[in-house]
Amino acid sequence: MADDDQLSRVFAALADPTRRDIVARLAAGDATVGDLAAPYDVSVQAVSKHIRVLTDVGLVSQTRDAQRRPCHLEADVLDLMTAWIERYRRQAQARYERLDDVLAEMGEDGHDPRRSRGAAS
Amino acid sequence: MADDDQLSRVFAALADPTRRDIVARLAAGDATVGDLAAPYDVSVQAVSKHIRVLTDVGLVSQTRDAQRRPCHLEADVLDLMTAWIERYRRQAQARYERLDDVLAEMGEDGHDPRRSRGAAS
DNA sequence: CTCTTGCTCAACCAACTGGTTGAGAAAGGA
DNA sequence: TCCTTTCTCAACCAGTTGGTTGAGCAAGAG
Repeated sequence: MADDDQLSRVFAALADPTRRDIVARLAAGDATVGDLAAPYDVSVQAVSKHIRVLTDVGLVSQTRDAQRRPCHLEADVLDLMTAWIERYRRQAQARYERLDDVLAEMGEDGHDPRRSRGAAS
Repeated sequence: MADDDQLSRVFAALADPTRRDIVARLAAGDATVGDLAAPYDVSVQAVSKHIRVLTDVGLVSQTRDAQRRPCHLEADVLDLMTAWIERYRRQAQARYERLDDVLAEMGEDGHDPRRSRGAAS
């Protein structure tokens, strides 16, 4: 379950508003650490740490340009989250849409569907 | 914006593998705290705390059934995350595809050189 | 070479998190 | 009525996190 750990770390990385903002700005184009740090009211070191977290989870990659470290968004990792979220959202929605059928069946014998059964797909 | 804080808390809530698993299981159907706690190797109180976090961010709602507290997945909140993620993933991908266009056009004929690097603000 | 710029590393600190145990509330069953 | 089940609250503890400052490395500029 290395994937599980990866997912946890990506969710945790994006739980911070500063890091989410960094990702949002990198979606518009690559930027150096200094560029990214400029708008925030914290030290450059703090932003550097944020970028470190983002690179650790694979959301951002860094190259070299003289003293500068341009940051680049690796958008593929975002698909990992979307895949997880959409899977269960769809599953829940499908169950919701089947509610009419369930209610109809409950009408005949009062079957109680409390205990969760095996996963669908 | 208040939405920002909500988003941070939902991401943080799903950064925990146990809570993600709870959400996954609730997608298959409602369950009580005891049902949800059963498979895990932690105390019921710990699971109760996890559920508290999920309800605080609006991912889960709880009703009453005698002593039991059936939990229900509120899948709408998941859309909030998907919206955020997809927005920037698409933006990054669009930029990426535009870069391919530029490179392709540069290879065929020297057309309008669009910016491949958008400086952030 | 020295100076400046751009960034990271290291140590430290306050706040938060996920776990524990113990106590207790709420509601049905004996 | 008292007992049992189900769940939450409170206090506490260890580990993590986001911030700070200070030092230091890498590379172009003078």
